[in-house]
Amino acid sequence: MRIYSAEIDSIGSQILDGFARRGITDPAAVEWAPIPFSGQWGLGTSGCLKAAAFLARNKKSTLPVPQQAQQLAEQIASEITLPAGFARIEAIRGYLNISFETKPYVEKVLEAVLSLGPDYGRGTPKTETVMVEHANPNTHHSFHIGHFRNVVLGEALARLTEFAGYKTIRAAYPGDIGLGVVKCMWGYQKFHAGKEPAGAMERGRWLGQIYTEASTLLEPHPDETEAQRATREGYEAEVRDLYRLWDTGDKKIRELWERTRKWSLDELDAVLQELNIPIDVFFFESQADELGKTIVDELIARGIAEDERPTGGPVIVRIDDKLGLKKETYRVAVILRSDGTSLYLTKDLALAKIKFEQYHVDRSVYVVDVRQSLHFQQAFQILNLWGFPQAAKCFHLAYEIVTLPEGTMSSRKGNIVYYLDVAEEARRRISAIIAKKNPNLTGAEREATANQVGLGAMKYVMLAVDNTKQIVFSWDTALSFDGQAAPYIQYAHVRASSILEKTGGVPRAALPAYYMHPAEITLIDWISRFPGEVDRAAEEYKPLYMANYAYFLAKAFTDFYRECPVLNAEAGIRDVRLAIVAATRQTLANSLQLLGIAAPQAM
RNA sequence: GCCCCUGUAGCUCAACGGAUAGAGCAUCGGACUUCUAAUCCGGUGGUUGUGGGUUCGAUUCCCGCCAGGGGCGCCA
Repeated sequence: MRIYSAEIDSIGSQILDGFARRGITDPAAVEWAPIPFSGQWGLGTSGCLKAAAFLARNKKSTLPVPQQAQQLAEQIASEITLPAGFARIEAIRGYLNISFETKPYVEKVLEAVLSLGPDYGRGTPKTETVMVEHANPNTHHSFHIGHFRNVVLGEALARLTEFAGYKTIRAAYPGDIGLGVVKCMWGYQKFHAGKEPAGAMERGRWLGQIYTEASTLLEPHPDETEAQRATREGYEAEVRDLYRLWDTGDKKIRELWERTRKWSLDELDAVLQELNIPIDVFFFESQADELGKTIVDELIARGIAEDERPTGGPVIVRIDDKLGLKKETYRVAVILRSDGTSLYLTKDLALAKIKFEQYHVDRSVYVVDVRQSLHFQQAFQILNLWGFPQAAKCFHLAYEIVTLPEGTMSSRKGNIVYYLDVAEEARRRISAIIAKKNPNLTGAEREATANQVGLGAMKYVMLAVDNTKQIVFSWDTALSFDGQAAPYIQYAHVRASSILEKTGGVPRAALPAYYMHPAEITLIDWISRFPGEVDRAAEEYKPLYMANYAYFLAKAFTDFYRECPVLNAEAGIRDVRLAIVAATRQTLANSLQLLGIAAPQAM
């Protein structure tokens, strides 16, 4: 996919031959990186520095390493036969830099982008299947800004692995049962039975508020009176009864559960649809329950798990012991309660088995917040002990949580920033900006654009910081529209589209010989890096790389846009620049697509 | 006690072990008769928490320490 990859490989092996003739066996491969100075046109390698270090280590050179590297680089440069398309090879400060011939290189890059279009950057098909599990909010809670980070990150990752060539399955795993769910049902039944607001979003939100209300009533207060305590304990007993009824499959309670559960799932559907995030398969805790229990029996039978139920304990796995670790690392995992009911871990083991055996997943990625790190480490280690080779390719993409300036959000406490509120505010603010900047856009057109830009900005905020970093929510940072933000990238796409609209198509003429502006060279350089960035982001599960790339590409285009007139350029140059604009527009569109951010035509 | 993450400009963050650590925000000063100024140009701003180590080369890898956050047998 990389331009000139065969030629670059050939130069690389010539360099290695040069090393071999001098008895240098390290480095064993040549790695190329962009030369970090604008105006330079090509790639550089630090291989000679490594080679010189090798000579020094083996007492085959007495020169200081940088000096030896420079000498070696000069010698090897003189020995290389450059393939067609390369202008020169030179030794600079111990680095070996190769430069492309401008004309054929530019033609190759532009031709690749324009002929492949939406497929520019797509990786060769891989044999492995990746499953990305995300979208795992609990039901009976409303979708908040933390869940937003989860699904935005998960979807961007899925798009990246899919585009990089992996068969990709998007999975959702909402928590549909547990104490929190039962509390909410209790609150509904006791205080709001029979009520039901219209509209999926409104109903989901309302249900979330009932959960908060119920939690508050069930929360002990330090200064509560005797009467208050009695009331609360009465409530607690009712909740326990309700859970027991659910567990025994009580028809009425199951019906209530199904109905309220659906409200939350409808809300989730509505949100995912608005965000353009498709899900291939929904897993539910309830469906993994039974299989989980048989797995526990199997793990006991195979001596991996220990059954402490005879002495009143649970079923456990002493992971550190089984792995022969002296320091406590993975600790003891409880995989079944003493009363025989299943736990989160029980179900995740079952789910992993389903993923491996029914969906033939080779790489299983879990996009779940960082607080569950130990849970996943334990799960993966148990899968490993159990004998699943896929355990080595299970990956917990642990992202840090979204907090408020005053601390953690909590459904229980009700200090939640809801996705819907932020999205509406984003659309409102963007709509006002459009009214000012582009009065030509009106009605449905303005609404659609406000939606694309508003949601795009929100998504970019989540994608442009590393998953290991906390995001402190504030309205101003969450709705940042200036500088390194989605609207900047979208704006570059709009500018490029606008130029193309004013012409009758993009000519694919041969490149005339003209002095290219540094802004043109830098821009084409960024365009050419796209396939490599796709690959890197997918392999390392880092949507951040693509978010950064998209910004730098947009920035390079903005520089070009300022420095290089297109429509008013003289005929030959105009055609080339139109092709550059078209290639940029396409690459920006592809980048935004991978981030799940819309690329508007006007704004 | 043990495990994980974070610490880079006033603030929020980037930076495949490489060449001169970059952006945005904020701040100060400029640019719209121009392919849309949601933009651009310039200035200010750094002992990369700290002390060692490995390396030709460390923000990046290893060890210690400091500070903050998260987690640790029957919640999810």
